Amino acid sequence: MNEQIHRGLRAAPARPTPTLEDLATAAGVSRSTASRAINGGSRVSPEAQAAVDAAVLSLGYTPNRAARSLVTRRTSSIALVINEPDARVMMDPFFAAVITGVTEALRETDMQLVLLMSRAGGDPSRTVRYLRGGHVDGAIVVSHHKADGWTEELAASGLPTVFIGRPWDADLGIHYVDVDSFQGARLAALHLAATGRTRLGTVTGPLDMTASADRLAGWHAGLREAGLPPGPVAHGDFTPAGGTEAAERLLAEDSGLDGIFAASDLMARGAITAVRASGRSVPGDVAVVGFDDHVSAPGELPLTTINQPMVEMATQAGRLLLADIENPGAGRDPVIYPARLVVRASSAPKAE
Amino acid sequence: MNEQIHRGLRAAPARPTPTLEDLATAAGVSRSTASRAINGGSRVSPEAQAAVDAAVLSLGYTPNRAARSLVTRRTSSIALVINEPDARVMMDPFFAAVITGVTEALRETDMQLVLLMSRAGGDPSRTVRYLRGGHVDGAIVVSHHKADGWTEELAASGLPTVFIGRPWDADLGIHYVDVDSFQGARLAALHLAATGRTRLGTVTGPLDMTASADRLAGWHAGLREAGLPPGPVAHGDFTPAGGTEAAERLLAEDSGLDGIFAASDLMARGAITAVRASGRSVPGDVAVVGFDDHVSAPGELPLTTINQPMVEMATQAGRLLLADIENPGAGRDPVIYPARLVVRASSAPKAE
DNA sequence: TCGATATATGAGAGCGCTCCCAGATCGATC
DNA sequence: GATCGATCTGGGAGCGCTCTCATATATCGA
Repeated sequence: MNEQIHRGLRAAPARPTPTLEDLATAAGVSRSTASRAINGGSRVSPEAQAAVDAAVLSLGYTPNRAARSLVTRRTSSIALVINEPDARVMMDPFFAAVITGVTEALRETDMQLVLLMSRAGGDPSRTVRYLRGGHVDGAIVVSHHKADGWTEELAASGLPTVFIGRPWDADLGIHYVDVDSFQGARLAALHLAATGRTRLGTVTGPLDMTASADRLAGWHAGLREAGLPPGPVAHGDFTPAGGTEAAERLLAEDSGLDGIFAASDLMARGAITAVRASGRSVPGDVAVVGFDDHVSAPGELPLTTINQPMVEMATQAGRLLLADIENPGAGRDPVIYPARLVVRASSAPKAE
Repeated sequence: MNEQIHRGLRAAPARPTPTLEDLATAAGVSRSTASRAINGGSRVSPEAQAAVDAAVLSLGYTPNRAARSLVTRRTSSIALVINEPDARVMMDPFFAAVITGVTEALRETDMQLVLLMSRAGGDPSRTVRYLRGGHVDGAIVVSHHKADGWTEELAASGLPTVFIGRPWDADLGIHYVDVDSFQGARLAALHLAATGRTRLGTVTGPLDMTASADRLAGWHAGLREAGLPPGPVAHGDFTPAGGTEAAERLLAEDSGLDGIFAASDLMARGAITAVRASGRSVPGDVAVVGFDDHVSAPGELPLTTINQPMVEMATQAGRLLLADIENPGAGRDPVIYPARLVVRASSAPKAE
């Protein structure tokens, strides 16, 4: 029955796709010459090239990717691995930026982007199997968690891979692109201190991600540098709601808190909500600093934040990956983008 | 040089991928039997099946997709075509919902999602060529514009395709999933009228999209039904900023406006900004109704809106596509989801 | 004019897989 | 006990392409 369907499909294609053989015949050359002409035509006479080019146009020829892939062992596609069990995180502008940036890097290429989302409840090893199975030429991994575990496996498989955000086990020689989270958080602490805030707390991201860990470390380093105590720490999950809850905990821990650094803009927004809900004002009573520098919606309180060039980072990751695919094994240093403090209204000096 | 690289790659794979032949040998059966066992094992003895299963595990065998695809003419991947020149629209939660929903539909399948973004400045026919080139088994098209033009071409190519949002030329028999935009907009108009608003304007989406056109038509129908004049119309682009600008134009046109229907939540948020910036209050002076029913950030004014089950629609589109791939040519009716009015604070009755 | 080199071409093998077909094995039936 | 069907198996062809290799032709110096 199933076979019937298959055969039916095969027997009656709307318009049989021309093969290289057809192309060659139409151009009056051999399959070999046609192939060469298609692939950047080295060792092809101008006449043959022209004939093939014309035939391509008139036949509407497209090379069969599967056949090509079978022999070249290249698939002309890369995977974007998004390892988040919770579908909600797709809402994070971060992913939009990543997709935009990677797409940009692939622009002049014939590479295609395969979206590989770890599905909640799905087989976790499925992703690795797919990646190791030779279905893609490389992978870009975002949102990597400590417990993912397959970092080593991936590194061992030899599949060209670039992480966006430093992976745990970065010492495995894995390529990655990152923002200087430590410095960014440090700058946030110094900035809050410089504006006269003294009782500071932070909302972290999930600590199983290096970005969160680095930001917490940088935050503490900055506080130390400013001569301030570590202050309360609450863990969020990079969502606005998580930011709100965490900020509530912060305020409960120290009711005299006058500054909050959230490890993402989304959480900072949530923190502002919590602060206001508690009857305090931003920045009057509590200054808030975020991390990311998303464009804020009009009407929202302009947010002091740490800028990270997300789209550019993603583009860079794409380029690194392409380079690594082209020339595998070349040691490539991580690309770390500087974090830049952007001062806006949410951290205006205390109005005293 | 390049060949050198290829050969190098081929000569020294980290761990040579086992082929079906290897599998068969390890299992002590023929290639044919191994193949049958892999593919759902009809006409395979339990012993052979078990032997193959064991060999798969011990060898870590994964079928070579290219080879399989070459003969079956199936690629086990579908394209998600996002046809937006402007990268910013990726920020729209709509796309997050689409990706989430489609991923959900593909869950138990071995289908992969290929992201096909039309790139600003890129060759517009590239998308069609790719789709027609047999690189995917089907396509889901979102964000379809009137000028895209390739709807007919796609329909003619016979590639299983499902649109999310009714396409222009829906009479070509193209499958699609949509929300009842007309009814939704009509409900918005009736609701605003019922709460005592009489001077109503609307912010539309780009009118080269059916969703925008339908919502405008439904809006006007609702107004007529309520015995109200058509009122001012301003065109937005589904972004908050566009909503703000459009609302400003609306207020300029009728300074006594007391209700605005925006064709998306994002634009409704922008409209609220504009209303407030003009010194008016929401909903005190002007009621605002959106369309989409996105989750709103905490702290934002709860928005009266038209609910559309986006994730479910995307999942449905995925299922429809899978069905169409499995059993091509079967006429399938469009699936239209009802639009549901969700009343919240932004359209509370006029405080007079 | 003749070899030597460079350049262009086509024949053929084979990538890993599915599927057709023919043969083998086994009970059940006459 | 021979015949039949049902079930299972392996051989072999071939999907469309790239790439090696041998051959054909053009280019040059001697």
